[in-house]
Amino acid sequence: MNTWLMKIEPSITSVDDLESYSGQTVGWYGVRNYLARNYMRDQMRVGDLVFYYHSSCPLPGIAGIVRVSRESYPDPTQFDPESDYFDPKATREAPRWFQVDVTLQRKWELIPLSELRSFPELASMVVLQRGNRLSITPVAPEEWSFVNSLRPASAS
DNA sequence: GCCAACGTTGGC
DNA sequence: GCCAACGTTGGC
Repeated sequence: MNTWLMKIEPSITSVDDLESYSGQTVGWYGVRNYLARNYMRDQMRVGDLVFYYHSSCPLPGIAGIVRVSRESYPDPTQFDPESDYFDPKATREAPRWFQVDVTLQRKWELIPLSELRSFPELASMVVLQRGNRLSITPVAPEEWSFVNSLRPASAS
C-alpha cells in the first residue's frame, strides 16, 4: 500500500462536503498535470491512503484521510466541451486524463500547513518543499505515521 | 531540441 | 494582490 497527499480547494469539495456525499465518495476529476496523472494511473491502487489537503484557502492544511476506492479510469470532464477541464485533444479511444475515486476514511481537526512546517520530522515532505505545486504527491511511510500521531484516533 | 515568453499555482 | 516557482507553448 502506498500513501499520498492530494490537494483540493475546499470551496470545491471540503472535507465537510465529502462527509455529506452519498457513499462519502468523490471522483478526483480535473487533474491536468502529467506527473500527477501518472501517479493516479500507474501507482494508485484501491486501498491506498491519502491525506486530504485543503489548499488555496484561508487555512491550508490536512483535513483528514481518504482511501482510494476505485482505480484510475478516464476523467469524463476531458470529453465535455462545457467543462473547464475540456481537452480538445483527448478522445474516448485515446483518453489523456485519468482520475480515481476516493472515499472518506477519517475527518480530523485540520492540521495547518504552518504547523506541519514546524516539525523537523516532516522537513522532507514533498508538499512542504519550496515551490511545490503538484496537486498529488507521495508521502513516505515515516511521514505518514508522524502526521497520524498528531491526531490519535481516540481523540477524534 | 533549445529556450524565452507566458500562464498557473498557491502561500502569504 | 504579490510573487516565486515551475509547467507549457511555440518559434526557430
